[in-house]
Amino acid sequence: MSDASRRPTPGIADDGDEFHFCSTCAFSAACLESGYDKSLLRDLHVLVEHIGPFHEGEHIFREGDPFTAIAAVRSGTVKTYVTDHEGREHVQGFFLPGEVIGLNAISQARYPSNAVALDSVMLCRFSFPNIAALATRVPGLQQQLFRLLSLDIGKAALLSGNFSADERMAAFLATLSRRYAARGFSPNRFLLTMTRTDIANYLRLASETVSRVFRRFQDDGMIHVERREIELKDRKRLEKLAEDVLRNT
Amino acid sequence: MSDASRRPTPGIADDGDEFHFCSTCAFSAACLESGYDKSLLRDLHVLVEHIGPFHEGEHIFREGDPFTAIAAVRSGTVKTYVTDHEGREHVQGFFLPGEVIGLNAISQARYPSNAVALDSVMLCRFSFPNIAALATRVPGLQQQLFRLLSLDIGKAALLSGNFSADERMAAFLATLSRRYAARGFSPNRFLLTMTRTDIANYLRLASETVSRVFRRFQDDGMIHVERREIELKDRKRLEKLAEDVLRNT
DNA sequence: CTCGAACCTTGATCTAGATCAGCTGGGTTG
DNA sequence: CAACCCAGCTGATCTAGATCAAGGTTCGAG
Repeated sequence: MSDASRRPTPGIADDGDEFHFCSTCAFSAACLESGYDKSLLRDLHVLVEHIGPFHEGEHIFREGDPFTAIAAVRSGTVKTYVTDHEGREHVQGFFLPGEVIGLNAISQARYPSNAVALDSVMLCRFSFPNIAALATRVPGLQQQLFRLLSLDIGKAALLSGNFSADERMAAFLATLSRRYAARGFSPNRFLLTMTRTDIANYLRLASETVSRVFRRFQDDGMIHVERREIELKDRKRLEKLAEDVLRNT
Repeated sequence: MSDASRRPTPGIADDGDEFHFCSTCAFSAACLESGYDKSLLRDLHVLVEHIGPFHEGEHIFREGDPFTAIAAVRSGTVKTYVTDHEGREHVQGFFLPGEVIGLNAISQARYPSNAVALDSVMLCRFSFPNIAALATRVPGLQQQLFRLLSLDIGKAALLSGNFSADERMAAFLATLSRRYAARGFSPNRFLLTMTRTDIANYLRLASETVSRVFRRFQDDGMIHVERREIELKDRKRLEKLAEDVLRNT
């Protein structure tokens, strides 16, 4: 958190022995474990740029913007989406702390979707050309990038399956739970930072259906929802419902 | 095609000046344009292994198999799919010549799905550890791998949108057309190498719906289908129908 | 050649989930 | 404080596409 308040000057590296590197960033581990030397660290430091806060509703990038950087979420939630020419919004993903946005922009050199902050968002920004160049020297980093990219293919494939509203809602809650847990938050109680409509547009449902499934899950004693607060009261059963959707996660 | 019949001995490199490298492989361009020297070529040659033919219905890998290699399709069509525990088959993709399978296996070190040949299939197999290692020395190759991975994220996202049966069918035909065209085949006439049921499981439809949409598209004069042969008679209109689905392709 | 099996088509009916409509309650504005 | 707004909830109705049922066609095996 001390890191978060520190807005570094991009391009200027620390020279001291003690090196401040963003602890939430998905890359730090890969880099640090590579037996780093001084020069490597300087490269890294030039590479990373802490940006934000973005406030609720503020856009981080927009569809068509030239792609220059990927970013790891440090805090808050980011939603990515596109709007088709009939005005329907298609939500592609929600990104929690520790997760990386912008990976799908590499192939086109443009961001293929919009990214908007759902609450107050802090980011770690990585110039992509630079991190790619660095990756040629740090195999662990290259490996990590491949892993992240591959992971996102799998994530996208989840949604594409042919599942019922119940299965998809259960899977949505179960992954949120897992992802929060992985970051040290409670897996049983968390805040839904997105609206029902966002969830609906993500899961290809109507927002009314999201409401109804929430209600039904609650009447069944699986969850307790109140406004944006949710408690998972029977994670076992949720995971069971979701297992076909999440088979490879 | 002369390449196809040539089953190279893996691990043994040519020494002659003239170097046989698979022309359909997605990596050849990246490697060749990198101002290759002798030693690089030897590495490449060790790396690549031409395998096949796989016959219709033969599996190339199965869900859970340890991941060792990615593969570029040289000829034929590969279908990837998973089966959930209610027996429903979820088709994740069809891979035409020039396209690469196995990229989504990197993150788990296991193939997350099954891959089966839909007709007679020849492959170019690349040991992943080796190609990744080579990529640290050949930036163009690393770039190409990133691009391919990123592309697949986008592809997977297509399916996940909330679109009508017509839109998805049109998008399916339009991408097939584009992909065949990119490989020098006719964009207007090609063979559907997959069954109606495969298409249905890919597009989250019932096979009956696939039949009916084909029929309707044909009655509208947009296509002509007969068994597995299809002719696109009004690609403009198809693309128009598909544009929301394909916005970023 | 017949037989059988897989694939495909077409029609009739059903249903999960969308759409439409109205209401509620908390939060913000003036 | 009232007035309003927007997210969310719930009930009533509608519909795209699934499911069920019944042929038809192609093709390989015997």
